[in-house]
Amino acid sequence: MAVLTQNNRSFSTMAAARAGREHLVQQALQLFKLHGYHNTTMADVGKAAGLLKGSVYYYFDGKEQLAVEAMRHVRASSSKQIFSLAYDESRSPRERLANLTQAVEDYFIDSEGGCLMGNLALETINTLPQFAQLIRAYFDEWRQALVHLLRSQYEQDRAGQLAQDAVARIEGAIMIMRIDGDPAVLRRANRDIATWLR
Amino acid sequence: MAVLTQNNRSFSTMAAARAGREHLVQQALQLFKLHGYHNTTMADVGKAAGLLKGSVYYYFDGKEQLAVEAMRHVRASSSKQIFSLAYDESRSPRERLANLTQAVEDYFIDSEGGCLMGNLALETINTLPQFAQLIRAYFDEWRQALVHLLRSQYEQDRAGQLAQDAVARIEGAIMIMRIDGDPAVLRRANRDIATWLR
Amino acid sequence: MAVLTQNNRSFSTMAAARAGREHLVQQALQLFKLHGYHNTTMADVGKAAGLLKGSVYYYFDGKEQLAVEAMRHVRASSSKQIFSLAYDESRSPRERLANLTQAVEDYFIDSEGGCLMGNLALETINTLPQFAQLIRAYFDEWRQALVHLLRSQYEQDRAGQLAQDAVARIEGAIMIMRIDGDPAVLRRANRDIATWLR
Amino acid sequence: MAVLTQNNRSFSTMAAARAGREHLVQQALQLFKLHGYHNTTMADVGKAAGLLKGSVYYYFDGKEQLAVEAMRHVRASSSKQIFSLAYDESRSPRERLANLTQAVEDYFIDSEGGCLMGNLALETINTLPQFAQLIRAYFDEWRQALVHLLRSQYEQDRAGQLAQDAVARIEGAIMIMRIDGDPAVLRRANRDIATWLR
DNA sequence: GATGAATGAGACTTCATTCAT
DNA sequence: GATGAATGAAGTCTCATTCAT
Repeated sequence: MAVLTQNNRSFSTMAAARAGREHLVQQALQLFKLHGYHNTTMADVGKAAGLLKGSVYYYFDGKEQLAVEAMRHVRASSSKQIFSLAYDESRSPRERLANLTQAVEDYFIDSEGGCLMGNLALETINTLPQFAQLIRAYFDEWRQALVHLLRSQYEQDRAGQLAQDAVARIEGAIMIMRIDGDPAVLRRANRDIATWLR
Repeated sequence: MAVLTQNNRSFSTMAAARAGREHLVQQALQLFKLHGYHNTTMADVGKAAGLLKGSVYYYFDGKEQLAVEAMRHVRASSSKQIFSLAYDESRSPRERLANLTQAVEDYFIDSEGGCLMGNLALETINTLPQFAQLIRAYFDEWRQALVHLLRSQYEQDRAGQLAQDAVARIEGAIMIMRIDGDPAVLRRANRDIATWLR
Repeated sequence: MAVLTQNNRSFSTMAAARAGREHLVQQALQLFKLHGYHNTTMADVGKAAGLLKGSVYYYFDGKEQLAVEAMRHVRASSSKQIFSLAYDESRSPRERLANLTQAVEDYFIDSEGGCLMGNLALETINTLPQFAQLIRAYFDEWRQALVHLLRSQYEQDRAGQLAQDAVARIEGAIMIMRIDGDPAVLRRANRDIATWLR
Repeated sequence: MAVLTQNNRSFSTMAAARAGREHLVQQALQLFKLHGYHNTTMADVGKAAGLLKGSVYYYFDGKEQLAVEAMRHVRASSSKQIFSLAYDESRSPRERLANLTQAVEDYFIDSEGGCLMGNLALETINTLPQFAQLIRAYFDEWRQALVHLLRSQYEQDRAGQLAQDAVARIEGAIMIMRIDGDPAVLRRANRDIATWLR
């Protein structure tokens, strides 16, 4: 009945497995974001996904891999939902920048725990260099999306600086927002950035 | 030889004791900043100070207290070296702002590990609420120093917003600086902020 | 082969699990009784059960819980093997009292380490009040069993006093027996008590 | 001025030292009785005597010696205040027994923590055999005092049994008194024993 | 006499990981 | 797929003890 693949697992099984895996990644993502990498246990992740600690190892080699996949997940969804808006050639750069900043705002204002990438960056950059490249790639992609837009009005170097500044401002705003519990800083940052294109 | 004080401890002993405690706080500060709170062990702190792990407990009740004292240390030294510059009434607000941003830049550019307060904020704000008030107090003091200056030119509300934005920009810049290893973002942020007073 | 239950655990697995837990409780009981609460380590308990110290925490939240379960075990087995004899309505109160005292004697004479409840009482009553209620409940149940019998011949108050005295005598006798290594005191105490009903 | 002894310490110094030592023994006695041997720290003892932990080692070789001296102190004061009453040849045995039981009652009813010897017996008899002989000697002396009185009316063996039973009853009563917080059991035990001589 | 400082063993506990079932 | 069981390393913390001053 079920079509078997070369791995001797049926499609439906694979789908379930993929769902289980994906679910775990999402729970891990939330937990790492909220409680940090070192303060999140495999048991926490399993429990959040309705599994026991040992079961997590069916899907993942270990905690590091789980974090890596959580970061990949964040990057993929950010690419798709946010950064891609920079390349929507049907709209003006200014419009696209407005959309992008709005998307950033929506994404982070409701994100309990702030920005996974920023959090993990500060927590692990000196001790888990394996994570650094993923973190850098994420911020690079974000920056490049902004550069792509800012180039319509600024020369390359300046566009690069502004993009970098924009990312920094937003990450800083997210930090302050978490500390103060007030999203106004983040809103102002995005509003400002949106004005950088006339 | 040793001059005895009313506490029956010689100056040299007191100095040594204070030095031992103070030394530990400084080592802990560095380690928490570089490796994070959960990824720094009491043994690490002891070793960095030339002691065994058990000896750290002679000076501190536990790891939390050590972190609290590290945060207090950061606050005290920032107050004295940085925030106080905002209240040097012998200079113009603009000059003072320039001094303050320069001090911030000097302080953080050479600070391996970035900003202890920011790092601990992101790592612990959802799990160690005891730390939150110290973190908030630190950023408040920073903000107030900036407000004090910006009030010379802006109305209260706007000054408050700008101060908040300045802090956020700098913290964000520190994060990006750590990730990219390039202090330019932090320099630009400070330069920008310095222009907010004419 | 293994019959699965609704909990998706085979009988043999369940039995093993229960056995593991139960085994630990019994080892802990012996060790607490012999060496005291504070002088028994989790490593001791684990080793006695053929496990490593960390494994004990798979079954129990901590040392206190282990002690609580050991006390519950003692209470349950005493209820079943000893105190219940007081309520065997097929025999005369006098016969039942004889049976009960005999059971007490058998139980404690071969019990290396004496009476867990009495030992823990003296060791922890001023420092671990969590244990006190379990200890009191144990002695209450014992006393009530005796009251139930003594009421056949004594009025309520006197029965209560005698029951209390009986328990005290036996606990005192167990103490002296441990110190002197001679079970005669305990035998005499039980013999005396058995004569309280004609 | 101060007369020096061969130890190069003046009499007044020796007196102070002896006072310091004695004070420590008394504090240790209280703490061991209340909290048990393993649950009393050298720091606790020092603090109770107004000293720091390290200073206790000026007077004692270690914790065991402190316990030994506490036990010796209990024995000495019991000998003098209680057991000696059995040998007051100016009174009848019956009177002496009454006095002795009354002294026992007074001694233990106000003694927070019960009986040091009984407590230490149950806590350490299987793990610190060094203590056992002191504990046995204490109970032996008590028993012998009783035997001395009971011999006026009972033959040697019976007197020995009764003495043993009396000690056991009182120790059991002290235990129950601590658990229940009601001194009535101890009072009844002593009253009963006092009737053993006509 | 007394203290501050340090030690090191060992306690309780957590946790990532493994593995048979 | 998932679990229960077990591990062992490591982490926080305690404490008896030592010793220079």
